Amino acid sequence: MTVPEQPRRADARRNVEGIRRAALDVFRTGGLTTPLDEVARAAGVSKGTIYHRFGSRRGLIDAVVDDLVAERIQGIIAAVGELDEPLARFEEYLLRMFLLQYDEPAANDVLVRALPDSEPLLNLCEKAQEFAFGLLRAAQEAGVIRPDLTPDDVNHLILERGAIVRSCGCTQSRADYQRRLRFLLDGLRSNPFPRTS
Amino acid sequence: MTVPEQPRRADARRNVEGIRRAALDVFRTGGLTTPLDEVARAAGVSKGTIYHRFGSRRGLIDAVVDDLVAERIQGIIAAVGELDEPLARFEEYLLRMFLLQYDEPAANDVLVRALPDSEPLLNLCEKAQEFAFGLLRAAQEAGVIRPDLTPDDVNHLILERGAIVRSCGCTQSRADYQRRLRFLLDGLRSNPFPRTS
DNA sequence: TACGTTCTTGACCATGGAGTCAATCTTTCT
DNA sequence: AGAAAGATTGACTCCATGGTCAAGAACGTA
Repeated sequence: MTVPEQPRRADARRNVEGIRRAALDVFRTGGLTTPLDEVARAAGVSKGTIYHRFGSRRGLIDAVVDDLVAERIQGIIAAVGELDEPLARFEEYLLRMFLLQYDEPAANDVLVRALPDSEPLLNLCEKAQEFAFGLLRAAQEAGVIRPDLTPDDVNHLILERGAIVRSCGCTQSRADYQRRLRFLLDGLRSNPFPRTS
Repeated sequence: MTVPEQPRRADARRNVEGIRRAALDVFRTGGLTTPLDEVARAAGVSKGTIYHRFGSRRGLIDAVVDDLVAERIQGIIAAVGELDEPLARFEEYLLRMFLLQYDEPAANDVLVRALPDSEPLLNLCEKAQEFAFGLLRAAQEAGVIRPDLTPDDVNHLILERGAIVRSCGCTQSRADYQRRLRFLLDGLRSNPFPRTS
């Protein structure tokens, strides 16, 4: 009952849609931990209705997370798939992930798992994770990424970035944020490999 | 009256000392934002007494921050002062700062300024900051640190580290944490400069 | 020892957010 | 239209934290 299937009455169906839309909007700008009262206000509905329709915060998240994040992450995977060079593939993946974290607090919350675990969420994360591990191995086999970087380290990089964006996100411009990402990425390359800058 | 000078009665003096000691202990392990109730419990007094004696959380922080952090930071500055090479000086400073942030949540809170500003605190931060800027310039003039790294970037590195430690500190061992710092520091070096690893 | 002064206490207020539910309103079916 | 099932409401509870204050306890001095 987390995702309500066809409520019987017209007003209920209307509200479910309105709440979904409002949640999309509010979560998009404020992250998935935004107070539900705000979602309720944005939807023109009382908080109780949300709990009635979606059961809990997590139910609501499950109902919108796909629209919110899935296609962004799949977009990243697709974009990286276009590239050929192992180094470019690995770096592009991380760069785009980091930028996604900056751009969408909600996506960040998903990646950081700072919320009640839900199935579609976990699937998404694991899929992205496996993809990243593949990129890492390829880049290391090509000798362009330092061999002492582990898959676990890559996960940590994402988590750390999440923490950073949460607390220092608003204090730096996107341009500065992106420029600083270069420092980080350069530190992951193999020793003698030349840099972009 | 933030730092009570000689309360008149013996029990008051005793309590001030007890509270200071308890705060030192509690803040040390939990950071400067730990609920004052905990400090009160540790000191065996009631919360009201703390407010009475120190006026506010900030008053209490002012009264202990020196013992808590000052000598650690001064120790870092001193240790770095022993070194000769510009690269080693700059990297040692950052490394020690980052480790201090890991080891002492309270020190981290100070560096991140995640609390009511207080005078001794600000002095300390600015002193360390100026010192760091000097190290950066020297290292850049020697050509060992990338020239596009700005003083502002260095500040950000500290702030970001603070956010990381706050939220992912407990999920990684100190050894892993330190190993990963290497990635970061390597990314700050000048292009053709060889790495340690 | 007794009294005035200084201290301490813990119950109290306020804030802000999660989550619940009985009462009330709305839809829909006949 | 009327009634039953379904839906909404908003006031309520609960929890955690920061901070206050009147009343009573402890000190120390005469």
